[in-house]
Amino acid sequence: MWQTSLVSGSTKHDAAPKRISLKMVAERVGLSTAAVSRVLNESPAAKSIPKATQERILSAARQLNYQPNQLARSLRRGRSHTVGVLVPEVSEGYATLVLAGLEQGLLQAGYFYYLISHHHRADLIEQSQIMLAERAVDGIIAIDTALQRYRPLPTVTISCPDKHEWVTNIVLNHKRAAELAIGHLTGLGHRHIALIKGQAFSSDTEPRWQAIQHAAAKANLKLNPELMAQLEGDSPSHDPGYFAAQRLLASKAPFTAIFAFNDVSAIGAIRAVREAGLRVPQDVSVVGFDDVQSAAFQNPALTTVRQPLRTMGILAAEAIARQIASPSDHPPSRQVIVDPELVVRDSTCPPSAKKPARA
Amino acid sequence: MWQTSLVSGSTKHDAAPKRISLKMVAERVGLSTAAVSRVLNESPAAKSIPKATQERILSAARQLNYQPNQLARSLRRGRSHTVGVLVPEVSEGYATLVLAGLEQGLLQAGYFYYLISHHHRADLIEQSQIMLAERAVDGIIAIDTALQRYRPLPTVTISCPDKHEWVTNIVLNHKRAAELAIGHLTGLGHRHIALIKGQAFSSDTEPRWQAIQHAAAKANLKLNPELMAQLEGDSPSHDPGYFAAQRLLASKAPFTAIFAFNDVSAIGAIRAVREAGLRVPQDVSVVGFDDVQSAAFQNPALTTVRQPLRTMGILAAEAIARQIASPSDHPPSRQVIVDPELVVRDSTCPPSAKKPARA
DNA sequence: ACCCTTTAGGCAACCGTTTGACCTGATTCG
DNA sequence: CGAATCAGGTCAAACGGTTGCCTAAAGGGT
Repeated sequence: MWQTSLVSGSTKHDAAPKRISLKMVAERVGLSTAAVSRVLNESPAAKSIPKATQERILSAARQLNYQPNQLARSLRRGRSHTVGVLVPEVSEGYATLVLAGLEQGLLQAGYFYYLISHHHRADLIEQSQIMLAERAVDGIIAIDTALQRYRPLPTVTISCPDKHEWVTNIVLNHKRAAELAIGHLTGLGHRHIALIKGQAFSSDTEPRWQAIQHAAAKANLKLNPELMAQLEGDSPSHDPGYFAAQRLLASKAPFTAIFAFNDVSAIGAIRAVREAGLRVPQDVSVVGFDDVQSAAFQNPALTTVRQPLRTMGILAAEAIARQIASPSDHPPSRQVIVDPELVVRDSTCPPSAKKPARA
Repeated sequence: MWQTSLVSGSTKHDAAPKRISLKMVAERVGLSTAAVSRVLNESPAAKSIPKATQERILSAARQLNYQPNQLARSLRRGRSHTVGVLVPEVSEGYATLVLAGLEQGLLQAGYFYYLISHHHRADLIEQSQIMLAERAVDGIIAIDTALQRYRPLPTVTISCPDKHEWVTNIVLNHKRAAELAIGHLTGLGHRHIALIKGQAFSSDTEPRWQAIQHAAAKANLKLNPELMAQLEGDSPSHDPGYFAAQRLLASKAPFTAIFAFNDVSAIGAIRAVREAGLRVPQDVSVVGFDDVQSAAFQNPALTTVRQPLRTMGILAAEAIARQIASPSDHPPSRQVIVDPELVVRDSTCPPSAKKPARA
């Protein structure tokens, strides 16, 4: 395989591996560090330096394999070209796709990022914000995070509905999302819809909930309080959805459909439904939320409300780059609203003629 | 969508948000920065400073909300307490769990990390290594990555089987893994086992493949070259597994089981099998690899060879911290071998009495 | 010949911390 | 009594770049 091609990569660690500094390059060409710096940075002040000299400098830098120390540069320039990314945790599902988009956008904009998971612990969030500030990040991107203190740092949030000044928030059109899901289910004929609500710490929980109530009212559907289960525990796994569905099944109220808070919990719920001897979708339809990577490959393939997660990540990256570039001329507070999309697959169908499922 | 507000004329720079520096604290208490620095760092040289003065300093720092500039500190100390993490991409499955472990371990060791996805592109890998070096990371952790050049930087790799000097490699016991899977399937009575091989760029592909051949020979099982499909394309999604299985089904050779390269491709394969009108596991058993978060929640729940991914991440973090702490006294090259574990769920069963499946 | 502009760079002050070396006055030891 | 030690700090040189200002010489116009 590739072992052949890599043989040349061997290094000798005997030679003192002193890093090459600007000064050494300057000495090599017999000029001042100032001149070298200007040339290497293609600073406008280098205009007056003849091409020949510039060549000498560049080739010396190349020969010595000079790599500028970005710490020093950041210190002097007051820009680190680094942002901090706060995320509840890195786990399958929501965060994965947003991060993929963020990464793409940040790379393009020339930023590195520190990734920090806070598991929704307020103390960790605050700690992280402080440490990021100490490390002189140029900005912060927070995903589903209840930020603790707003330093005068450019900030972009994703799915953090609390408005704050000087923060750009990227948020889903919850109203429309709820209407899509509720509309789909009622359109199929479902009247007994169970709901799995998000954990209290999740920023989307409350707005989503409001939107669902609104959409239900609009669809002339009344929600049965017994048909509501909330995700519990902070595990990012499928368990909370599984247990929530079990609680629903254990309640007395009959239902023919479940609208879950996200795909991960929907998948957990499907397992619980099936273990109760019911079929999905014939006995119970299930609608997820997010459209995570594996949603299409579930069995049955998951009907879900897609959030443009990857796009949201890219938008956030672009927004933070813009904010950093011109800290003053962005409006004090902004919402960027993105639209959901219903993806109908195989986990929903009209309710069966028989009487609704129950435990 | 991106309209900028015109009302932003009131750009108020009034509240000069000047960061507090050591010097300002020093001025506040009428001492030198040296004294303040030593006290705040609890340096041994601060021993000779009376408690009362120390208190004055500490309280001034607290009052001013002093936050040391880590850039400056790193520059001076030559330690950035940052490592670079190279990963093919952040996507559901393998990387997610390793990253979770890494994060936990690194946080504990007091390190921040830059996360970079390289999508297996050699140029991006090299670029990234250079940029990380420029940012003065203390070490590099590479996951399933073909590193391009080995700078004299502490390095830990996960699942990168090329041995290199001065690199600690954390790797699965592939031999045992293959034996577990092959043993399980042959134990159930399968003799016609199809294989889905990993992409060529994936570091685990080759060793895994060797191990499987070895295990097959040991189990007195001969592998049919027609029953081999390789994952194609660099998409981290389920598609490659899906298409690979389709190719298997299209071949003439009958089989009763599939051993997939990883869970994600196994899930894709299951869909293809099912679309071909066959049942899993009754007609075709499927064994995955990794035991990713959602494996247990597939339908059917996936039988798989578990890699202790989270643990591998933690081990890597500990190893890099150790290497950074004492660059000299670790062995030139080390392997840390972790053991797999077979997790039997519902996607495997004895082959049916009928003749083996074919397309 | 004089003045002005361009060319070609150098000087040194930063950025914010850390740290080895030093300094001063008081006390202790021999 | 002189030397050594100690308390309680200070000074300034790093770390590695960047950048505003300066200078000296050469060219160019009148």
